[in-house]
Amino acid sequence: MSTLTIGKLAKSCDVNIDTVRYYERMGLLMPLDRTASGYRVYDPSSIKKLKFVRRAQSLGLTLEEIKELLELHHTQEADCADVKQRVQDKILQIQQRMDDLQTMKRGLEKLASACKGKGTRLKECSILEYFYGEPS
Amino acid sequence: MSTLTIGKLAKSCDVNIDTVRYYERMGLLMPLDRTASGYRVYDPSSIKKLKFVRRAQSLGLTLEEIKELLELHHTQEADCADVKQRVQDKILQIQQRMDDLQTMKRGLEKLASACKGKGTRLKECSILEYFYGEPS
DNA sequence: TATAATCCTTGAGTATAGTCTAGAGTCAAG
DNA sequence: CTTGACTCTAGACTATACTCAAGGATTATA
Repeated sequence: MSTLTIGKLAKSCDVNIDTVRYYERMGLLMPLDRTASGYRVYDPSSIKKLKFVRRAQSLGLTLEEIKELLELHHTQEADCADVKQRVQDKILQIQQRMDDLQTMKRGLEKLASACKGKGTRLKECSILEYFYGEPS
Repeated sequence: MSTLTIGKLAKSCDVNIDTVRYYERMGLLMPLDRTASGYRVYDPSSIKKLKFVRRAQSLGLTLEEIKELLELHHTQEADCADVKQRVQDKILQIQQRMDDLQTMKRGLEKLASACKGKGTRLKECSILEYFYGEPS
């Protein structure tokens, strides 16, 4: 199986090389191994993981939360029920975020439909009126 | 119409008073006025705005992005078409976030359904396998 | 009318998430 | 076998988003 240097990994995910080292310090992305001279060695699954980290960050998750997500896995049957519980908690959190985004999107859609284009005269309004209901 | 001091505003939104002043410095939440002695005066709509800021932050938006959202409004008909365009751009961004969250949620749901509870023996797996497809 | 609570400003300190630099070692191509 | 690209560590620096402290003024309450 092929391996990667830190530079190749960073480049393939369009991430700063120091950021990869930083994630390692934070416990998110450990290299598979080190060469005799101390170079980090990664396997291709690190690309998947690194991309996951970036994607999750863009969704507003902190590195701490992402670390928790990545640690949700089972290595033995003993903690399977426990993993399931934590996964379900995460699902609820994510659903909550989606609901909030949906509310915000609806507010924006109402704002957009109030924009009739050039020539329309509207009283001052903003997303807030549409987000929270009655215009103030 | 009733007004609020900064302390009341902060408390009603469960936000640190210094955070409210910080948002003002960042141009997000300006007081309606100042008293003769320099105290900030807010009207009740500031509560709405401040809560919106916190909610948007929890969705991963930066203060800069939130500021842009709050500035999406029309005061004159002249820029109505322009506002509409920017609102529609924001809607697309939000939809993208929702789609990513949906993908993540589905990954977690598959992970949860692989957890049969105590007594199940599974090979090592994590959200990554479910998030990106084929288990590695 | 004390005195406690609240407000003001300025400026420093903290946490998170990087990003960059310096100085030195390692690896790959010509 | 050198030269350039790459890697290492340690530590300093940056941006964002707060949070706190100091020192002083103002306002509300017992």
